Amino acid sequence: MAQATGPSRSQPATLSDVARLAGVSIATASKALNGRSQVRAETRQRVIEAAERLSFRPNQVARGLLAGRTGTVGLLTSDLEGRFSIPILMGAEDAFGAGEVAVFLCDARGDAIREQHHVRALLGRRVDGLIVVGSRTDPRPSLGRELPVPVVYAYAPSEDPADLSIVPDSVGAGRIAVEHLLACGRTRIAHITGDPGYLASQERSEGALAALADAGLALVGEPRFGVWSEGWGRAATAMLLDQHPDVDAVLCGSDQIARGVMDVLRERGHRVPEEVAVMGFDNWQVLTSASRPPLTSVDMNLEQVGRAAAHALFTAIAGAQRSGVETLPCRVVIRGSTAPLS
Amino acid sequence: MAQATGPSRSQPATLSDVARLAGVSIATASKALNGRSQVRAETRQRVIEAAERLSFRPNQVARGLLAGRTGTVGLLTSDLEGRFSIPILMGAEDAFGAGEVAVFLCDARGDAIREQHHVRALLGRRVDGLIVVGSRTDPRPSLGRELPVPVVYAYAPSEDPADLSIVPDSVGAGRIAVEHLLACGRTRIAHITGDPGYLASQERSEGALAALADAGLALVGEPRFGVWSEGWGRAATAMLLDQHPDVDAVLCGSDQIARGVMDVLRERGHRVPEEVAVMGFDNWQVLTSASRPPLTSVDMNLEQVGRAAAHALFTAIAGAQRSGVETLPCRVVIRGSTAPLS
DNA sequence: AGCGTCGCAGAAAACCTTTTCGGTTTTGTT
DNA sequence: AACAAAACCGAAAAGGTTTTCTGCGACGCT
Repeated sequence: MAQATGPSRSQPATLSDVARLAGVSIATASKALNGRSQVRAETRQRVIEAAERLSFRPNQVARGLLAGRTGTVGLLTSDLEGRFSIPILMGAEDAFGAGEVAVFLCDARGDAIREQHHVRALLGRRVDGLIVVGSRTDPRPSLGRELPVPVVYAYAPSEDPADLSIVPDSVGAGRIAVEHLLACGRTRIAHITGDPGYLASQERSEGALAALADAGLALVGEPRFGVWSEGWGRAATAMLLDQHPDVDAVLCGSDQIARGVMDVLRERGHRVPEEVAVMGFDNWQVLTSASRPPLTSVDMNLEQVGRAAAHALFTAIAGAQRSGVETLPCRVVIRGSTAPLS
Repeated sequence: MAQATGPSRSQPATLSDVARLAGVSIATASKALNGRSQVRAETRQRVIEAAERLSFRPNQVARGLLAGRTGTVGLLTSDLEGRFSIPILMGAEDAFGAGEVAVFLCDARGDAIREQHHVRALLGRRVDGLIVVGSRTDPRPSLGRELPVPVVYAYAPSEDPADLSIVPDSVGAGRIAVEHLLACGRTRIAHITGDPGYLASQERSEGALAALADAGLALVGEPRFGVWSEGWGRAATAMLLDQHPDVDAVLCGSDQIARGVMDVLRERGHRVPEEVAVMGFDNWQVLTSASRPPLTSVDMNLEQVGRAAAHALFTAIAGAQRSGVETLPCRVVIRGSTAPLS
């Protein structure tokens, strides 16, 4: 199984190899390949063919050293495991990939020491900028103002207003969720949500209550905070039905909670969506599409957040640094668990 | 909100800055900081203090250019969205992070063209090696033997046996699953699994059948292939109970299927685990811990796969290239859905 | 005193590319 | 044919670091 001899691993061709083969100087070869104008068409052709023959790829390391910009950025996540980082990361990778920028991935695993270590390593590699991705929307400590490269915070905003942060609009998310339920003709809406220590749950509730107030309505009972789990969804629903059997919609703080809610509703014989509409947050595919019926949910557009952060970093690298917290809208994805009251 | 003036963005200190401040030559400064021996202790101290004062970080780009090794690797995933890539990626990132190696993340999104493009870009950046992470365990085309750097395939093995691939032991996974059920005293075991077009489902079944045969038993009915969804789990369970109401265990091809199975079992009044034990595969936390009771599942140790791939790449870069497909064992994580038959 | 040795510091080359600038050839014009 | 202008090519520097090699002073030994 183990064999000592790998493939030949010949060194990649360099520009001077190309120049030698084409019979020109290094300078001319460079100009020919980069489309600079001071090269005769016929010479350029010869160089291009030589480069082709040697399958020459310019050494980006040397180029970076010379230019002072490496065309790389650091993506610093605090928690890869959590499912929120991934779409953001995908969006950022997508936005950069198109622009010929390469992304260093670092996972600090929620540890400030490790984060600091990664920042130093990335700066040593002369990244052109950093994106810091948090695992929740609560503000987090800034990396500091003295960094030699621009930084954009995504999902978790920086505590320092001088930094630029891109976050989903959690208040707006709560608002559009309720507006959708109202549009379905629901008026007796309950709210079961997660850990009150999360800013996300607070803001979503706030938006939901505001939208209800705008419509001259109030929640059925108080918002029920708990934990982000199906178990809590089940327990809270049992209590809710005991106290308010006439509820016609439940707005849940997450898709997990919503699944628990729907399970208990079904077990107790309440039909969804005919009698009770159910909505979740996060639009987590594996949960929304597997539930019965499929779950209407609010999508935070996290890929969009990632793309926007990448774009903002791009312009910051170009010199136009913004600051403050910028929010991006969320969207309702309608599935079978909500429908107009017939 | 937008402000044109960013922070000062002073250029990072260079080695010659340090040398000047310490009153020595660049060469001496380099030697002092790198612990080479040809420097007087007192001089070394002076250089170190100067570096400290300027918060000097050696430019890894320049270092990489000179050394011919950049201390970077490319991590090429075919599908970041899929949940299998992430743990592998975490394991690899973890293994490399400790070794001062930085990871370029590229997501090809299942597109061969994009993959090729990323490979070229990574080679242009002179990565020292590549890890290719697939989204399923079916063999995939090799990147080719002519690459200038070593490559390790993780999860999805390369079709070329000259390449090195690290994959979970799916056959063994099926085997240990059945062995666990047998240890629980179950003898009438059914098998509901996913898409037969996936090698994973075939191999898990194969292992399961082999373990049963070793015990002188056979499956209850044939393996039931379908799709990787809760819906299929529910449908298949309904059929299964109609045909074989005396089943005492169901081995499911994934946690999603298992959840569907358990839902129908509960709805039909079969108690889990007292009457019927249920097992899944993948050990997907959000599903296993939310189900009632919590689901016993086979974990593929994907972080381990990632770490092993990183380690193998490391040794390959050092010159000891292995080849072939190496499998890593899976493990049973026991939760409430399986228990000894009383 | 002369010689070899040792310890320490510095000059310079190397890594690969881009760009500037000077030099040479060609073209066009009279 | 002579000259100006344009077109083309190459030498060299720059970017930051490591390493090798040379040089220099001090020290020990005969």
